[in-house]
Amino acid sequence: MKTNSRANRKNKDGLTEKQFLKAYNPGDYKRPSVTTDILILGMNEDHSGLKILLIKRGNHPFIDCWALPGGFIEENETAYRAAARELEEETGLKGIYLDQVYTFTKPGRDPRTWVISIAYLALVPKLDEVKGCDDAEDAAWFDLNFTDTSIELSNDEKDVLIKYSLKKEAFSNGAVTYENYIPSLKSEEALAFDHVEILIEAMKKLREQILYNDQAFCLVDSKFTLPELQSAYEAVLGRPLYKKSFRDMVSDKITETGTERRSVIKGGRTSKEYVLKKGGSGS
Amino acid sequence: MKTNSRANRKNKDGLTEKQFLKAYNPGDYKRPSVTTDILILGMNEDHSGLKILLIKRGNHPFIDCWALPGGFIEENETAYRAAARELEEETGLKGIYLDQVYTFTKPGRDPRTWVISIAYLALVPKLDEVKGCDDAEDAAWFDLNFTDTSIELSNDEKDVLIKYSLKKEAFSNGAVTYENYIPSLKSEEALAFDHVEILIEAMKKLREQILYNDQAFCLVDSKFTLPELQSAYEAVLGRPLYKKSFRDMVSDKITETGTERRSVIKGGRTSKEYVLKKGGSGS
DNA sequence: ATAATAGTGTCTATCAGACATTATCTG
DNA sequence: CAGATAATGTCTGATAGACACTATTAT
Repeated sequence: MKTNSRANRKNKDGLTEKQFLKAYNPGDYKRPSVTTDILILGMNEDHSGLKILLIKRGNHPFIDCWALPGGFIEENETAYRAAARELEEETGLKGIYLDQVYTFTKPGRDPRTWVISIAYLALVPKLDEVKGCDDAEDAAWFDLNFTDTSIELSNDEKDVLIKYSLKKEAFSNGAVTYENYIPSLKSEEALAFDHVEILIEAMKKLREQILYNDQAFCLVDSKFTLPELQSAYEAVLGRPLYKKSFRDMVSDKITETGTERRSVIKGGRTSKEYVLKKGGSGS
Repeated sequence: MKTNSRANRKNKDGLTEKQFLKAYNPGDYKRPSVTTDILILGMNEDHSGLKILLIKRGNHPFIDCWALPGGFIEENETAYRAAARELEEETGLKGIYLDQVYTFTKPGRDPRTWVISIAYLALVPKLDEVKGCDDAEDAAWFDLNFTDTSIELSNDEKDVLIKYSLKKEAFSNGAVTYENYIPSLKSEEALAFDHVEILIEAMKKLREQILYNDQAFCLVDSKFTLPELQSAYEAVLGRPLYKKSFRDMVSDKITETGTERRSVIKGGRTSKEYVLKKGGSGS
């Protein structure tokens, strides 16, 4: 129906759209709280693996448990904005890769009340110091080890180890069957709420996408060496890549800066430095 | 922290978790309504393209506009359940492919009140008659034409044409740049709310996944011929596939039933019939 | 027979996997 | 020099794109 003719169109109660909206009563539908939870990932200091930012909860429920940072969505912002705001509060960083992963709605996932959570994934190029936030007692980067059979989150300084074993389970959706990871806790400490499941979904999605969507570039500095970039791919995928194939794959996405520098502390040849080619990463 | 020791752990107000939860007050945070919107796609009668199920709105806002079916999520169900329930109400079908696509949160996307929507994609193997639902004045299958430059939704019987032109726009997220489709309305009639954007996101995601996740099998009957399956791939991708390459690609996922039958009405050789190989579609 | 559709054969370009070799740096 | 790391060369096998050809059916 034409947009302009809709202005005078009356519904079965004889109301125009304007009148309807003025009289609209949100009604008694129960509404959930909606939060964002953010996976903030970065490479560790020596480019050997991933780190994830966790906060320690200072109140019930899951008091003293480590959890993904997150917060409520406010009425006049998008979920993306809410996630970006939380990300900046936690790390001070703006303009970072931030992407919606999945929305978690299982009843009872928060013992307080009905809460659904929109999960986001953020990728940061370096690990800055983190300051504990309002509701958090503490905040820290954890080493993340995600394999086909287990997830380990550890922080040696704080002597914390959180470990889940993973079992693959076939799962059928119409004619299609997927493999899902089913976690079971293997350590004294655990992640709060359903945050393991969020972590699993986010890692699965990132692994599926990284070879095509170039998110690895978000895990290194804007000027990077190929050994650095390769370890970003390898850390996400959890498997080694052949150097030559890797370099062939990225060769048309990068430009040399002209300078050379050291990728590692120990000996060996220096690496050429590159930047991402302008407009070269679009799929 | 150990799970059992947490039972006695008191927060800064001196409350255990049990006491805290009992006294918990959801507070004055404003909460959004949460709905699911579902893209229900199927192949048209002669396997030449996709159809999408739309309902005609019987009340404000967007009265008389065509819209995606959907409904509110209730407190003790997952969003998936809510979507499956709506799908069954609308089509009578159960056990259909149904997958979460994206969650839409833009303020003002519903003029009534704060509403966020979790979008789902459903793929049905055949088009049954649809019965208009409670809040809907009408329901019908529309031909869907989604190209790089436009979206057309049409129903000849009802003489409805909804058309948007698409412009590709680069969009930068951290170090990564994507291409997004920006729709602009080109017809008298329009889709309700932000449902064009939902349609665009769902089609983008389906196109990215179909070659790896085998969703095309959900668009054909459990017994299918290769011409039928190929047209399902082609309808989704919006481009022709080479017959031989296509057949090589799917050859290890299917088993012959032994029978042969006609894929089309008009002349030509009969096609062999296949079924999806058991456990053969897992990625 | 002819047109239309189903199904197969084969060549090429590309690319990931795999491994070897050369180049450069530190000590 | 040795040991370590960076960078490149080359072979193989799998696969998508491209096109040609054979097989079967309706009219």
